[in-house]
Amino acid sequence: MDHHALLLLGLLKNQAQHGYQLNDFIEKNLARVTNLKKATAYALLERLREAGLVAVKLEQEGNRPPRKVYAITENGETEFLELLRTELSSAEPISSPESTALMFMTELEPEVRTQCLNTRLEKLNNHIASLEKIPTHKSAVNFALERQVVLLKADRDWLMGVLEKQ
Amino acid sequence: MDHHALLLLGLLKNQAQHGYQLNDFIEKNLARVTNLKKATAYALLERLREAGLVAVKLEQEGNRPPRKVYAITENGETEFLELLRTELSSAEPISSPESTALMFMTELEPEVRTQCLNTRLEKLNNHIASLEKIPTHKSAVNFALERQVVLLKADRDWLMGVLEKQ
DNA sequence: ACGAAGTTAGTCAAGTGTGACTATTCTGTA
DNA sequence: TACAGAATAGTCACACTTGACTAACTTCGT
Repeated sequence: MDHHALLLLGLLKNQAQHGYQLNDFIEKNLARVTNLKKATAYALLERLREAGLVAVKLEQEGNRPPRKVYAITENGETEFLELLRTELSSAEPISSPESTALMFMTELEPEVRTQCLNTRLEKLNNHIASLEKIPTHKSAVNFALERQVVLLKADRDWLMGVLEKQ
Repeated sequence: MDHHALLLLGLLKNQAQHGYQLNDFIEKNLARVTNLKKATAYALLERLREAGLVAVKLEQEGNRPPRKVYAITENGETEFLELLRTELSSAEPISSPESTALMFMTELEPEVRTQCLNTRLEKLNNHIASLEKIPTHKSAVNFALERQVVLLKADRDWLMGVLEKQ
């Protein structure tokens, strides 16, 4: 949850926004580096409000239904910096979902296994290609994207090694 | 959830076990490649039972309170293989928690940032060292461990690059 | 001028995950 | 032999996440 809070606080630190704007930005620009979903974001914004880290203002524009504009509070800024330092200093073991399957790989018959791994290889390559196509972003989002590419390539290279050795 | 189910089914496929055995094995041997927690495992075992993928038998040993022994069913074996093929073919974007912090790195003052990143670097190195110390396991768990090391090293090398460029 | 499709802005029920807790039995040692 | 601590075997309340849904308004093609 912490990294989700960090993301929302970070985005709000630059500029107060309403929920839709936030979610739209995340979906369109950050989908590759975060997995924060819309419903999760709304729920979390409410929790952040309860905790006094963001303030909500109702805003009416034209005939549209009123919407909630979220702004970071002073406590929110403090918390943001603290979270940022903590998360930036941390090093959690990298992802597990895929590792589980690898542990049982040998239970599949060789041809099936090879086929699965080749599918995986293809997907990895597609991911990498699509990330490298993204124009260099102005902001520090780059760091996250660059790291993604590095990790994906390492994963791919390792996978190719495994495939060769069979 | 799928990869958690895969793990439990995979372990039960080799041998019927009671909850404590499963959790003990996971904690002691697989903590580095999975994040499945005890309470989660028990909850999931119950769901798997409801779904008919595992069967439960009560077993009494000596004076001890009876314990539940879980065994994989035929449906469970089928599901295991299907899950295995699916997960082995998939390639999800790698972990996000850490990426979020990287996106906002530049909001910290340079010295603080450098210090955080150095802390992170140290932790990464410790992780790597502790993984490399593990004696080569007999089973395919190796694949998962090996991949972890590869990814952690890629992460570390990238981080060192970032630190140098500052 | 009007219906379809898209945009805006959410909500909600149901599924998942886990830290903290409980309770019994064994085991070594003083 | 008695008691502290470890091992055994879970349970539970709570928090988090999300797919599916709602509903008002706008725009655009015909």
